[in-house]
Amino acid sequence: MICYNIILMSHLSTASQMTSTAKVIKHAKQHCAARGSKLTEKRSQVLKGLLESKKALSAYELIDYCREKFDQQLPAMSVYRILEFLESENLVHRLELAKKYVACSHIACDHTHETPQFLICNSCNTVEEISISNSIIHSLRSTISKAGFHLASPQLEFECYCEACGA
Amino acid sequence: MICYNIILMSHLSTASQMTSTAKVIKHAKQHCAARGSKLTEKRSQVLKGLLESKKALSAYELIDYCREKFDQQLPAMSVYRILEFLESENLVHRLELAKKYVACSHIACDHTHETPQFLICNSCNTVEEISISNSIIHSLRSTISKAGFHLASPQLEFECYCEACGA
DNA sequence: CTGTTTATGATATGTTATAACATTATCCTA
DNA sequence: TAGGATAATGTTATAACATATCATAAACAG
Ligand SMILES: [Zn+2]
Ligand SMILES: [Zn+2]
Ligand SMILES: [Zn+2]
Ligand SMILES: [Zn+2]
Repeated sequence: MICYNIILMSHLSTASQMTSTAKVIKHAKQHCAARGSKLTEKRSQVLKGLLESKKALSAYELIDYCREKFDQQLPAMSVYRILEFLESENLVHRLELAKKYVACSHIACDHTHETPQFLICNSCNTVEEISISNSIIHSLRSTISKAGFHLASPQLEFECYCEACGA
Repeated sequence: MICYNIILMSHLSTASQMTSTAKVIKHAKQHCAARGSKLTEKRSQVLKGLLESKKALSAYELIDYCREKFDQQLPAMSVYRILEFLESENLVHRLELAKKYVACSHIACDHTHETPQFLICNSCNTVEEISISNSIIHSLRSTISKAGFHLASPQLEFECYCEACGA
């Protein structure tokens, strides 16, 4: 699900035995540093939770994850702030529909981030980050604009069922 | 916003001085009766709240409405049940994105209900019920199915801004 | 080392929603 | 019309997600 372009090409790295999560975290740290912000320990714990989960997680599920995995008792408030930070760094997306959070699939790529669209399984919260063709998006925009509205964000979310969960 | 086809044609009715809300309620009552259910007083109070609001309302906003308008103290539980009933009668739609409820725009028409799509203003919760062309929907479905997912419901919701609220 | 900024903590409360069980209203039939 | 079934509503508790506010700690620049 994650686009590993960069990671796979980075085997010259000194830490070739790192897990892919660790590599992404390292990449994200550099990304933040380049933007003048910091991926602190707690921020990277939350990000790890999202990276290692195949489904979207709520803030409270991330609290559980950090408690179980790192013996770290994070208050809800902190997790929300951390998620807000990660989103502002384009490392994480918030899913309005599911009220949950996912790591960006392109977190490790250099290519600029396309406007994301998400398919969210209603039953298991598995999320696929897809890219809808410009022509569909364009027709959609035009229909919407005829009604006197415009999209709040290019991010679209669709309530779906995944293959495993069926109908 | 409401499709008044039937209502406008019904001026032969004995109650020609009724407000349009009252006419819709009357129509809805007949609709329920025809389906063997009943639009009770409380159910129609909740429906009135949605009919008279230009924007989507939460269950708790409807509680306030009924208290202020009808001096009726409805418990949250009842309002949720009533909304569920109204939805099952196709009189009301639940907006997953906004976590709010709207009266169906076609509540007073006889033509069968098309699968609805909604434009929801992020800022003021104004809602427009639109109908997206089959060709767009079809391309969308095919994109989604290529990713191994399928839409949970034909109802789509888009986070927008309305004309008044701008960007 | 001191003041400022940034990150995090603590507590309270708001908002949406459901579970479980109790009570009341309505309606049918004997 | 009594009695029983079904439908509608009430009550209470609690879950899940989220924000407001004020306090403290860590990082860092001068
Ligand atoms: Zn992304
Ligand atoms: Zn699924
Ligand atoms: Zn409708
Ligand atoms: Zn608006």
